[in-house]
Amino acid sequence: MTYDKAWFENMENKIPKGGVRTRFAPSPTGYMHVGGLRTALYAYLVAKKSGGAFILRIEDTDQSRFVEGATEIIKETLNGAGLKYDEGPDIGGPAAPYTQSERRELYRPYAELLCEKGAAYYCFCEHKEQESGDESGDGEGGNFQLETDPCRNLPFAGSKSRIDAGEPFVIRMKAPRDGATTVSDMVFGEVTTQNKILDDMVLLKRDGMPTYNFANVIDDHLMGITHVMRGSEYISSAPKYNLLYQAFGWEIPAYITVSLIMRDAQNKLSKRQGDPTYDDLLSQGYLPDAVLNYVALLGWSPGGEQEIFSLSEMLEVFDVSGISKSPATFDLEKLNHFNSEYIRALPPERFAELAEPYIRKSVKSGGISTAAIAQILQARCEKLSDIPEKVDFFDSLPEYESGLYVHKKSKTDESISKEMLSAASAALGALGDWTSESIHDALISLAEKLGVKNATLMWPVRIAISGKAVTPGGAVEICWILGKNETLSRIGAGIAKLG
RNA sequence: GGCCCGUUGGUCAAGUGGUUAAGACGGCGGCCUCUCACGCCGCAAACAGGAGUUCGACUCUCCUACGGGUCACCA
Repeated sequence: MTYDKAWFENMENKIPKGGVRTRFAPSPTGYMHVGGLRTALYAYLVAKKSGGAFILRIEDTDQSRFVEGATEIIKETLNGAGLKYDEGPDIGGPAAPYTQSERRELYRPYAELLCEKGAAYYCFCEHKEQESGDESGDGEGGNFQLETDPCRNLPFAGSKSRIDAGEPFVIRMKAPRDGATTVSDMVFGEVTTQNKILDDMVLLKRDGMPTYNFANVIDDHLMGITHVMRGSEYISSAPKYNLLYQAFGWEIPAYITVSLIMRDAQNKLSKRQGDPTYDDLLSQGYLPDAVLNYVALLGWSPGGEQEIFSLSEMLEVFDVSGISKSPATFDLEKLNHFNSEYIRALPPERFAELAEPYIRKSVKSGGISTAAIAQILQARCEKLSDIPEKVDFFDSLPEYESGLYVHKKSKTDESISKEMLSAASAALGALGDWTSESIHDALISLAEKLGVKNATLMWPVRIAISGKAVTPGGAVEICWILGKNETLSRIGAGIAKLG
């Protein structure tokens, strides 16, 4: 491949210009980290806040990591979370293609351009496959030694002929040995690094594919990205990116580096350690909006006291200055809280829709209205997945101990309960209309007539019809949902048990 | 280990030299009440440590400790 000035000029001319452009650039691993979702959200907010463009780019330069269907998961996540991208693999755009493997032929010319400029070089050193084998410490994957590397100062022309002869090579950046590089980051401020500690990172791999770091710089530039957000694991690479931009003579984008999300003080959130991914959370019955809202607040604070934000409200208040440098620990308890807030805020019909499949996991009987059950559930669950266990008594009365009828606060014991059940059975049996109002009125007036507090009557009835000490909803609602026949039959069984 | 970054209650966090150091989750107690939940009221709980600078430090500087990140032909 030869250096062609016109080709580069053409590439430059195609770069989209004007306005803020941000990108979410995940690698297709087959799942979405909550940290990734947060990065995507921030990138979206930064772009949309100023009417700019939000771009999805797939970073699949590691062919060995290809996961079937992984890009679909990413697209679905973004769409499901409401983070609509303006340009991306499936919808195209001015900087297409948006999948790095489809851009592979773009990277080599740029790497070679750097070689010609003397900012990079061909390296023919043997390399050892890097595999997990030895973990910590000084294993070293490869025999590259910057200080003694024979390729670093190879004359350009000589290298060329070796390549033409078919010798395998990589292209490495030639990091300066003196001076310092200062990176300016909107979150971390100015960070200066001594160039001598920088290594000659590989730009183009032996297979001709670019490394993540190189592809990132090329694509961010070619796609006209103005604000680059990424996790703090990349901050130590930032000086190398700057050096690359400088070598090309390109403008350096604004960096917005966000800190990590931790599982606890010493470990970051990781799927491998069993921490839930975004997809896991959804399948556990968390609502996308709730997760998004919670995650937004991990490492970012709007400043005020409001915590519940819709996406459009976030757009109003979001500001990079509220992003924190220190890592945040992911707290499921707090997510639970957000989720229950969101569940309670749902229109009842919508909640019924979402709850239905979970209710059906334990309530198979067709005669029972899942909408009615949903009604008593809405204020009582943190996540959808805790529904089945709460409503398992509707289908059939569970086995229970008569000891459940003893409840001090309600002033009942087994013998009082038996009396109450008999009275309730008669009163309910006489009822014509079976509505929650009629049931309610019947039982309340019965308690009054008997001269007992409501609880003394309600407790045994609820126990008899549910067989559980704790139920969603009270005696009245459960009677109503169960229907007259089933209610009377369960109360009868209760009386028999106490007999 | 080198380099970089961080450190306010258990957790998320506000705070930007002078505050009774917010608020939320969780915890605890209470109210409401036909159980539970919701809702409401209240309580406990924090500036990592040490030197400076200053009339005055959570806020500025330095050191220490602890934690994290990074040092791949992975991203």
